[in-house]
Amino acid sequence: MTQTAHTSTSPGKQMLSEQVYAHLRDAIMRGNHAPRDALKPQDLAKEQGVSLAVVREALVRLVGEGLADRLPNRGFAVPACSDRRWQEIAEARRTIEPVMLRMSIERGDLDWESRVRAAHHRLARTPAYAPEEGEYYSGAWSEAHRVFHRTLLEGCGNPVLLETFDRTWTASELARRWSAHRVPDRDHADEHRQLEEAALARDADTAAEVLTQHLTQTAAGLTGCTLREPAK
Amino acid sequence: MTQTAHTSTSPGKQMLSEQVYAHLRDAIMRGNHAPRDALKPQDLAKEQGVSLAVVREALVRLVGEGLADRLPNRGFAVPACSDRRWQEIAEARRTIEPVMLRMSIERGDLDWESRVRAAHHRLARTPAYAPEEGEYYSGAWSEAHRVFHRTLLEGCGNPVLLETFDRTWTASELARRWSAHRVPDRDHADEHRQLEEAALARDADTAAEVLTQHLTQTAAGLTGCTLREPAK
DNA sequence: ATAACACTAATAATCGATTATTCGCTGGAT
DNA sequence: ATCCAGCGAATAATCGATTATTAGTGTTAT
Repeated sequence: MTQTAHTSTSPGKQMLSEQVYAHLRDAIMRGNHAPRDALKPQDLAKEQGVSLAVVREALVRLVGEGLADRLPNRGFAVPACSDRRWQEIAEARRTIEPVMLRMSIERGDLDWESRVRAAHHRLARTPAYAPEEGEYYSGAWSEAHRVFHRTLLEGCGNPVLLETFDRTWTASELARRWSAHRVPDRDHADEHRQLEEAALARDADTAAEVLTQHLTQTAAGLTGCTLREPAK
Repeated sequence: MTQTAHTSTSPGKQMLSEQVYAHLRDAIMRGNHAPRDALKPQDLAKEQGVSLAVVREALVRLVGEGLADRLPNRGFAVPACSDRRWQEIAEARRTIEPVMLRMSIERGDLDWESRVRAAHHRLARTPAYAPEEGEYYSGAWSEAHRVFHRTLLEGCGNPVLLETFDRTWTASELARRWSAHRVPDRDHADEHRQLEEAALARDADTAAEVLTQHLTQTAAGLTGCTLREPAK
């Protein structure tokens, strides 16, 4: 009854597992499930009207991306929050992204410059908080934020490095989602403006320094969210 | 009949899908299947005496690691060889690994030093080619090579960065597997000796420089293996 | 009273079969 | 002779049901 989605709302026809995967990923990233919560295939399958196999495939993919944990013979779960791991992710970003940014500034062409301008414009004009959308950053802002940072690095022209960025960004965002406080006195907008400015001025030293500071401050904002690590 | 592997040869009891995954991964890394070859679930399932589901799970995991391609509604295949992608992988390694090596040299403790010595000793004493094992590098040497490079970087103490290393190393090894020629005049042993020496002397500049050269030469050795990209 | 054991309920892992899609082939029309 | 339509086999994707493992609960022996 559900396998023929091509007749209903969905315009294109992708695989069932792809839809379920996207839905689950979004749910986890939006924080709909609490960390360490069990992801029961049966519930999810019934919930979305599909078979166990497709849910299972989606979960396996999520595990591969670090968006779910697998406990052998005990099923799947939302990844646990570990302060240490978040700091490691932040350090990895501080290690890699400034180097990528230097490559980007050295190699980026006119098209890159234009896309950086466009991405920054969108980010600057998007409100960070949406009143109706809960207490965290709005979905639109999060996406604009990601696109801005990614665009800055895209000038390097290396898809492998950009895949690495995507992975660490995702992990980083998952951490941010469960961050307790949001450091209200932080001026993201100015940091981003400085980044754009230095990048377009081809000032690699300044840009790398600003990015490092940006990432360091983000990591600092995450410390203290020692929620749910109750020994077990 | 096959689900109770705990009674037969296998000592521990892991999931079926884990064994199948490991077997398939090894087969691909060993080059048992040609690039662009179809990986048919039915054949693999019958071949290993398991159901389609477990093969499917293994293949999905492989795709997540870049060790298999997925063609929607057309199944799975061994990843195609693209010269450009290999150069991108090599550049990514040149971008990230020297920075990691610097961190490692700065932070590595006595245990790290000891493990570096051990890994280099094993690598230096392992023959690169095994007559009976085909025309390529021997399995034992490949593993010792990987362990040496990884151990060098493990001093950084950051698991996230090391995961990144693992991914790019795997991709790089897959490329090496299909490399046409093996640059016979290359002296790996000396490069590795220099690396060990500089690292243990805590000479970060020299070590990073040697590593960059090492990776550059490896990449150069891969150019020209433009096999099998027959338009399509 | 506590600790070890047995039993039961829940669910993870696996399987065999069904449905849907694609590829190759035959045959006819231009 | 070449190109397009329709048929048929192969196989990818999905499903429903079966088997095996785990966690929880209650019981009994010390």
